[in-house]
Amino acid sequence: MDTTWAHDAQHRLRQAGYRNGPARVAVIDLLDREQCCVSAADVHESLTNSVGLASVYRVLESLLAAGLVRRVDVGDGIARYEALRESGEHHHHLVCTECGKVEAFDDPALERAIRRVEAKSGYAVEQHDVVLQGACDTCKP
Amino acid sequence: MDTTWAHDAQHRLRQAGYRNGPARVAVIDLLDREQCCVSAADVHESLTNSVGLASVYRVLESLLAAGLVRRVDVGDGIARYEALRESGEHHHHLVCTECGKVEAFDDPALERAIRRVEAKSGYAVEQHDVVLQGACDTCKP
DNA sequence: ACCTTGTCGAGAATCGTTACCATCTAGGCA
DNA sequence: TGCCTAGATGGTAACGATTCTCGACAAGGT
Repeated sequence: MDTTWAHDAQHRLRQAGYRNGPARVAVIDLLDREQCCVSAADVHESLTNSVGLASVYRVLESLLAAGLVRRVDVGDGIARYEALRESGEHHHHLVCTECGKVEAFDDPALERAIRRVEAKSGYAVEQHDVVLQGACDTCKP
Repeated sequence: MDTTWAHDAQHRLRQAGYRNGPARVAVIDLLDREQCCVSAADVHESLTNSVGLASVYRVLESLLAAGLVRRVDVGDGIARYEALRESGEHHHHLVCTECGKVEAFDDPALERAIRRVEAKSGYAVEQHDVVLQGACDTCKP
């Protein structure tokens, strides 16, 4: 349930008609190593001189289309991505309005409440996001 | 609690040292008439030839700083804004991944669950957002 | 090994948003 | 009322994130 995500992602993309070039492998490996969300610029910076920025966006887009990755937008105009692992568990984000730090949290009761809303909504909900914004512990006055 | 928001907003901004020019009044009036979130482009389009795009952004920013308006980001890279009314009630958003439609919903149980998470978080949470994404009733296969 | 077709990366283009600047005006004051 | 000045206005340029373009390249089936 750790390094298997990278293999699984490559496999699923190949089945979807994609090939596995070096850029795709590098981006998938990096995402597998990360535990929380990273921006396209983060990925590009981590892979400097080996993967072009355009390729980073391309790979992220194909992973998104295949449902292997989740796009998280915390309101600062930068899209972040994180691996969507088999286990089904996922977390949400706390954003500090002062220093911009992004932290993860999860809460089973919150998930249950959201699932009830989804059922009532009439939508075929594929994804949900919760973002809490405020001053973090160290930035509080 | 309906058209009073516009008056209240103008009053609060004047107290904060702002003046009431025609652009500010026009944008505030428009936001008061809307019940859900609108983008800066929406506002500018509705006020064509009367308010410049730069002024729309400026007014929205001052309203945001004064806590009179809420910024909503549903993940399509476009910031939307909606009036933050006295009543304190607020809603969240359902986004159709097919047609891009944005709908509002509210759910007291969800609010309670979120408030419990906020209390546990250690953050001084000022705002929270929930976005559900999926195919809407008419876009479902 | 060959050939087709998807992939690669660099730079150009696009889009939403913000900064700049010259002009105009709200609103306090005489 | 008319003057005056700090703030407001709106067109345009600048900016950063993302997407498009395109010629060169290589994966992988044959």
